[in-house]
Amino acid sequence: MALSEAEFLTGYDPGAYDRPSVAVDLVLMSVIGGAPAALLVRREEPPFAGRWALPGGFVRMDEGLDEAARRVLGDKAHMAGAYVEQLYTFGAVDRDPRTRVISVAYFALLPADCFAAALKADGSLSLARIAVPRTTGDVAGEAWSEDSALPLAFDHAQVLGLAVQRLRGKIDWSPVGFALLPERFTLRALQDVHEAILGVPLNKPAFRRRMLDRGWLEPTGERETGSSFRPAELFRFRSLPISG
Amino acid sequence: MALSEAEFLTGYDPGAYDRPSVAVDLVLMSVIGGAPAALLVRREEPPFAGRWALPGGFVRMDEGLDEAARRVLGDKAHMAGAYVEQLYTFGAVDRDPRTRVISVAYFALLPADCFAAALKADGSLSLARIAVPRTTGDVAGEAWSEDSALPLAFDHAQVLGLAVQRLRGKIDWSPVGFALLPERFTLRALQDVHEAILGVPLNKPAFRRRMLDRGWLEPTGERETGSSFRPAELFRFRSLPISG
DNA sequence: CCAAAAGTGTTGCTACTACACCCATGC
DNA sequence: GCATGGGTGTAGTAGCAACACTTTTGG
Repeated sequence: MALSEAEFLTGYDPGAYDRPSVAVDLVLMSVIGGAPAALLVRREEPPFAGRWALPGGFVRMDEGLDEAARRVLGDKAHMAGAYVEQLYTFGAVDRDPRTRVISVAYFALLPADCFAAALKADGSLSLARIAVPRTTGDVAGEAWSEDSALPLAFDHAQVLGLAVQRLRGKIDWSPVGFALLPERFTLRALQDVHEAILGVPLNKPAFRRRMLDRGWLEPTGERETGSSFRPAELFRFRSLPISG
Repeated sequence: MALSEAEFLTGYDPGAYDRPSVAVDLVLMSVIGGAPAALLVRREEPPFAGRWALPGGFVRMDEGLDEAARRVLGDKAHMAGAYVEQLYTFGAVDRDPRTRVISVAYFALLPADCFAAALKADGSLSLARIAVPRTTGDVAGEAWSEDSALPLAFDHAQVLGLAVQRLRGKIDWSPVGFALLPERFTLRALQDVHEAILGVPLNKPAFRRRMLDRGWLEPTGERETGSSFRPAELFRFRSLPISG
C-alpha cells in the first residue's frame, strides 16, 4: 500500500533510509570550426575506463546545485564568466553501475577561445564535436574527435543530445547565442554560430535584419582586421534594452 | 584546492560522504473556473505545519525519477493517465530546515474533473488557484483558495511560478494544452484553457483558425448539449498526424 | 580591374490579428 | 422575434525568406 503524500512529507525520517548520491555534470559547449562542441574528460578508471565523460562532481552538503555547477566550472581556467543554465536531471536507477547517482545536468556556453587554455593545461581533456540528428524524437547525441567517434560513459550521450536540443529551441528567440562569441563579433560570426547550432544554412540578408531589428546588437564603430576583402563591422551584445 | 573533475569522477568514494535526500514534488495542474489551479496538501507537522505544500515523496533507491513521480501521482485517484514532465530541480542548501533535501519538481496536467474524486477522498487536500505575475523576471507564484491566500511551505511558491511559466511558454506551440481537457471538448473550452494559462484574452476567430490549421483537432460529428443557444461542435485531439 | 565578402532594396509569402457579419438554437 | 454564443469571410499587418543588387577592401 502506497503512503499518501502527506505521510511522506511530514512523517518520513530521511535518516532512516538509504540516500542516493547527487552529482552535477556540465556540458561545456561552444562552436568550434562550424560545429557545436563540448569539453569531455577521459576516464582512467572503471566504470567506463577509457571512455569519455562530461566534467562533473558530487554536490556537497553545504552548497546549492548552481553553486556546485559553478565550482566544477571554476576548476577550468578562464571559464568563470560563462552562461550557465540547468538542463535536466537524470536519475535512472542503473545509470551508474557503482551506486545510485542522480545527476543534475547543466550546460554552460563559452566563446571558442576559452577552451584553448584548459586543453593545454590538462591532457585528459578533449574537445568533441557534437553530432545530433535533426529528428525530433531522438535525443541521443554523439561525440566526435576529428574523424573518430568518442565512446561516452554513463548516459552522457543523452545529456549531450538534450543540451543541443535545448540550445536549438532557445537560440531563435533568446539572446543565449551571444554567450558563444567573444565580446565583439561580426554578423557573419554570429550567423555561423546559429547555423552550427541549428544545423541548417541560413539566408544572409534575412539573418542580418532579423538580428538588427531585435535591438540586441550595438554597433561599435570598429571593423574587423586581417581580411583580404571588405572588413565587416564589429558588434557588441547590448545587454537588455527594455529589461523585460 | 579544488579537486579536478577527473578526480571527482573516478576517485571519489560516495560512501564516505554525507548524501542529501532526494524527493520529487508534483505540481498537479488544471484549469478550474477560468484560472490555473494546482492541488496542495495541508501540512500537519513541522516544519511549516499548517502551511500548504505540493504533494511529493522521497525517491526510493530502486526507482527512477520519472517512476517516483508516477508513483506519487498514482496515490491520487483517477490521475494515472496524466501528462507528466520534469520541470526543474531545486537544491538550495536551506530549502528544508530539517536536513538537506534536493527536490526534483514535475508538473502534471489533468482535466478539471479529475480533481473532484481526490478532493472528496482526502480532506487534507485543497485546490488552489495559482496567481503568477506576468512580469518575466519574477518566478514566484501565489496560491489562493477562494479569496484567501494560502501560505506555502518550502520553496513551493517558486515551483508553482515556474510551472505556470513553463506552461505559458509551451502552450502556443506544443499540444500540451489538450491534456487539460476531457477527451472531447469545444473550441470555446480550449480557448478558455489557453486564456487562463496565458492570462490574456484571445481573439476568437483568430484562435479558432490557428488551432484548426495546426491539424491537431479532429472533428467528432457530435455537438455539445444542454446549452440554451447554438450547440458547439465537439473536437478530439488527433494524436500525431505526422509524428515528427 | 578582379575576387570575395559586406551590406541594402525590393518583392512576395505566411501567419496571424481585427472587425464585421451570418448561423443555429432555446425561450 | 430576439438574445446568445457558434462559426465564417474579408481585409490588413508584422516577420521573415528569397533574390538581385551595390559597396568596399586587398591584390
